[in-house]
Formats: sequence, C-alpha cells, structure tokens
Amino acid sequence: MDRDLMRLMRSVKHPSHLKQIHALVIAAFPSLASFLVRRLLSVPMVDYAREVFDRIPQPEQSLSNSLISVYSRLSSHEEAIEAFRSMIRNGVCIDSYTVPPIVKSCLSAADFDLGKQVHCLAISCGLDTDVFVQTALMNFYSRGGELASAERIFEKMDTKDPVAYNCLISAYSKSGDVLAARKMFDEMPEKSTASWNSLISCCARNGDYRGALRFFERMKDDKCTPNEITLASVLSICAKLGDLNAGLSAKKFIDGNNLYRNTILSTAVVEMYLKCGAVGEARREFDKMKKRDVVTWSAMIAGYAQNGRPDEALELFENMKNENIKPNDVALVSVLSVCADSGSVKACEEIGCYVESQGMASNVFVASALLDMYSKCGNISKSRQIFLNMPKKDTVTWNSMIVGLAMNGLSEDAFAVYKQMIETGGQPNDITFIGLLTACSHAGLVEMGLEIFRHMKIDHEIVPQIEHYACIVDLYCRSGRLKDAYDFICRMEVEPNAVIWSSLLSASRIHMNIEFAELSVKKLAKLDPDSSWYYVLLSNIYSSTGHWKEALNVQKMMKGKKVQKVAAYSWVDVDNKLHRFLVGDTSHPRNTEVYGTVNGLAMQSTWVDHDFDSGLGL
DNA sequence: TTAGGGTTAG
Repeated sequence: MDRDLMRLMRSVKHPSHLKQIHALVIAAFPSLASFLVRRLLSVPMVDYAREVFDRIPQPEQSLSNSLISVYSRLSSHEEAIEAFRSMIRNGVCIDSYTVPPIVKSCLSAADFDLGKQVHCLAISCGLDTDVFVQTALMNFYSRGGELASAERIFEKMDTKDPVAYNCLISAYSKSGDVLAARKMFDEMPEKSTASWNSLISCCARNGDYRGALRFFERMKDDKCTPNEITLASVLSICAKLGDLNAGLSAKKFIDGNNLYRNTILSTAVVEMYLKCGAVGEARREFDKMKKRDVVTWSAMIAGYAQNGRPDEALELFENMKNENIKPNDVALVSVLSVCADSGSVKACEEIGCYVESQGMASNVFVASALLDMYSKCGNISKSRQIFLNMPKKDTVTWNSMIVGLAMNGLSEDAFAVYKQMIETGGQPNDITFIGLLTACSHAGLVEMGLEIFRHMKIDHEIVPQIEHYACIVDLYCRSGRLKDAYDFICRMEVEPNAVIWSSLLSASRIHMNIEFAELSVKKLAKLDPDSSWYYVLLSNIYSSTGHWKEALNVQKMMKGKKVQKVAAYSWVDVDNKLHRFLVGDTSHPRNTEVYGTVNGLAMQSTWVDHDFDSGLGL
C-alpha cells in the first residue's frame, strides 16, 4: 500500500490531488509525510508543503535542506532564513547541501552577519573543503563587497572550480580592478562562455567599450560559443557607444546563429536601436516581441522621451497600463520627465495624481522627478511640499529642488537649500553648481557667482564643465559686462562652444555692441554652420544702430548661402489649451490684451543690480 | 559564475 501511494503521488497531474492524498497520509501513513512534502515542494505548493513539514516531529536533514533550497530559489529569502534558524534550533546538522541556498538567501536579504555565522558553522562541521560550499561562500563574499574573504577562500581551494574563477573576475570587475580581473581570466585553465562573458562585462562596466567588443571578437576566434548573455552584453555596449554598425552586426550574429531571443535579449535589441537613434526600427522590434516585461516598456518609453518624441512616450505609457503591466519607479521617472518637458499642466497634474494614487510618491527617484516636474510647470509650492515630505533625499533630489527654485527666480531659497544640503551631509556634484550659478544669473549676482565658481573648484574639487563656464559667461552678459565675459571666454580652459558665443551675441544685441556681435557671429558660423539665427540677429543689430549697409550685406549673404530664417514659436498653456505665437504676432483674437499684459509685466520687473549676502558662508 | 530600463543641467 505504501508503494502504491508513493506511485500515486508521483503520477498525479493536478496539485489539488496531492491534498486529497494528504488526507490519506495523515489518517493511515504518517511515515510518508516526508515523501509528500517533497512532492509538494516540486509542484511547487510551498505553503502547503510547509504546513505538512511543520507537523513532522523530527524532519530529516535532507528534507530541511529541500525546504530552504526551494524558498531560496523562489526568492522567499526571509522564509529560507527562518527555516534555517529552526533547523539549527531543532539540533539538525547542516551538510554541504544546506550551505549554498542559505548563503544565497543571506546575501539577497542583506543579512551578512548570518552569512558569516553560516561560514563559521561550515568550518566547525568540516564542510569548508567542499567545493560547492566554497563557491557559494566566495559568491557571498564577493557580491557582499568583501573581496579579501573571497580571495582567501579561493587560495584555499584544492581544485579551483571554474565557477570560482568567474566569481572573482566579476568581483574584481565590480570593484573597478580591471587588471586583477584580467589576470584571473588569463590564469584560468579552461575558459567557458561565462568566463568570456564576465570579462566582456568587466570591460563594459569599467567604461572600456571598445575593449569589450575586441574580447567578443577574440572569443569567437577562440571557438568559444557566445550565448544570449554574451549578445545582450554586446548589444548594450553598442547602445552605449551609439554604434549602429556594431549593433547591427551583433543582431546579425543572433539571427545567423539562431540564438533564443528571451525577453532580456530582445529588449537589448530594442535598446540598441533606441540609443543609436533608430526609433522606428526599435518600435518594429518592440511590436514583434511576444512577451514584454516592465523593463521592455520602460526602455521604449524612455527611448521616445530621449529622442524628443514625448507624445508617443505618453501614448505607450497608456498602452502599458492597458496591458496590465504595472509601471515601476523607472517607468514613472521617464514619464514624469516627459510631462515636465511637455509644457502641459494638465498632463503634469494627471500623472502627478496617478503617482500618488499608486503610492509611489515616496520613492526617492519618483519623488525627485515629481518635484522637478512641478517646478517646471510653475507649481513651485507643490515641489516644496514634496521635497519637505521626502524621508530620504539623494543628490538628484537636492539638485532638482535647487534648480527648480533657481529657474523660478527664487535665488535666495535655492542658496538656503544648498546650505541645508551641505549641513545634512549631501554630496553636491557638477549639476548642483549649475543650479546655484543659474540662481546667481537670474538674480544678477555676479560676484557671488564667481565666488561659487571658485568654491566649487577648490572646496569640492569639481572640474568645471563647459556648462559651468557658460553660466559665468551668461552671468557677465546679463549684467552688461560684455568685456569681462569676453576676457573670461579667452581664459577658459576648454574650447568655447556655440552656447557660449550665443550668450555673448544675445547680450551684444541687448547692449548694441557691434564689435562683440561680429566676433560672436564669426565663431558661431564656424561652430554651427547649419543655423542662421545669428545672422538674423546680427542684421537686426546693424539696422537698429543705423548701419544699413552692413545690414543689407548680411541679408545678401544669407540669400547667397540659401540660409532660411526658421520661425521660432513660443507657446503658453491657458486652461489646458496651448497657444502658439511668433515675435510680433498679431493673429491671436485677443492680441491687444496679450500685449497689454506683457507690457505691464515688463514695467513691473526691476533689475537687481547689487549683490546681497546670502549667508552661504562661502 | 555571466545579461536589460530611469531622474537633475544644457
């Protein structure tokens, strides 16, 4: 009868039949409980298996191992840990099968103390010479950032498992030690596909994309077969390089070798197209995919956003929700950024409500994007409210608030937030200072801007980027100090770009400075030959100052070069309707009122021409 | 053991 029942347990097709068999086991065959637990775990009906398990008076070691192993495989790490603790409490010995899953769960649950205790226990039980135990512990230490412990175990291994080599390569790679990773790879007696993959991702992780692609070629020369993981890495490298040719040849390899396109690999193809600017191709691949997960959707949405196609990004976000894929923080961050740039107050408010309804507003990434979005559509008080309610703030959070305040003309508040950032141990970066310099620029605080620029270089050791230089040039220009701006440009440690010369040109127009205008246009014509706006501006400056002949010459030259004036529209959102207008446009039915308001605003604005003490204590 | 998506500026 025992045997019949066991055969039955093996053969049942439907999980619920196991429950019926359970009744029989309890009633007549308690000795078969362990066998039933194993069957339940293999289905898996883990909770049910656990109930049966808990009623077994003295579960054998291998059964406890199976339970821990299943919990660990299903990412129920807390349960695995709990099961392990009760195993120890009940005096059950551990063996070499207990260690790998429990150590894996300790790592995933970030319970490093318990992981180390398991290691001690393994040593006291004499398991530390078992190759599976060693590999599991190496993995635990290298992923947990304790490279030295991992190295010690590796040194002690009698037979160095290939997996252990790969584990160390990956650990060195994560710690940025490319040389050590490379040495490990060279020392390996047998290189598997995974070894090559580790090496390729090591290069990629540390920024050597071309080196990674060279190893991909060498891998093929060595007759080592690339798999899906190799190609997913290679495609992601092509994406980062924006190298469409390399990306296409990787894709050809996938098709030519009939590699199975799992979701990750297909997403990598989509991503490669997106980062190379081939949005249409990306969408075609996306539409062809049979299964798309939240990463696929997020990548496509972000791709539209980054390629300047906000409407399609928002449309796709709706499709995503309709397909019952729950947007996570990454997807929301992209969508929030799209709304922030869309200029539509309605779209911003809708997504804002959605985010709050999903309980995602406390996520640090989402909240930062959310407060940025509100500040861009002018709702700075809402931004502040979100900012104040955030339990955790990262550099992006602080930056978003500083930049938001600066853009909304609240310079002093921006400085105050910076002060608070420093006091609470926040780490400012290059963008933080762009925000502060923008604040100075908007308030006309030249001396303070220069002081912040010095403070950034000296106290925070941040190397100024072209954007920082542009802020200073803008600062001088806005306060009419064109000569200072020009001298600063000449002293810059980087080559001035079109943005820099544009600032000087715009200021030259405001202050009718022909000398600097001509100079800037000469530079702009070289740096940005496809544009024409600077010729228009130069011609306007000539006409406004009575230099009719020069104005005519510029216009002639523009005709000769077939340079066309591109209409630059401005827009304003009133009651969720976008109104578009041109300079001097009178087509709007209420244009008289519009101009009346604009002129009224211009009368009200006053120029701050003195620096004030912000109390920043620089 | 090896693989994928995002925010702040310009």
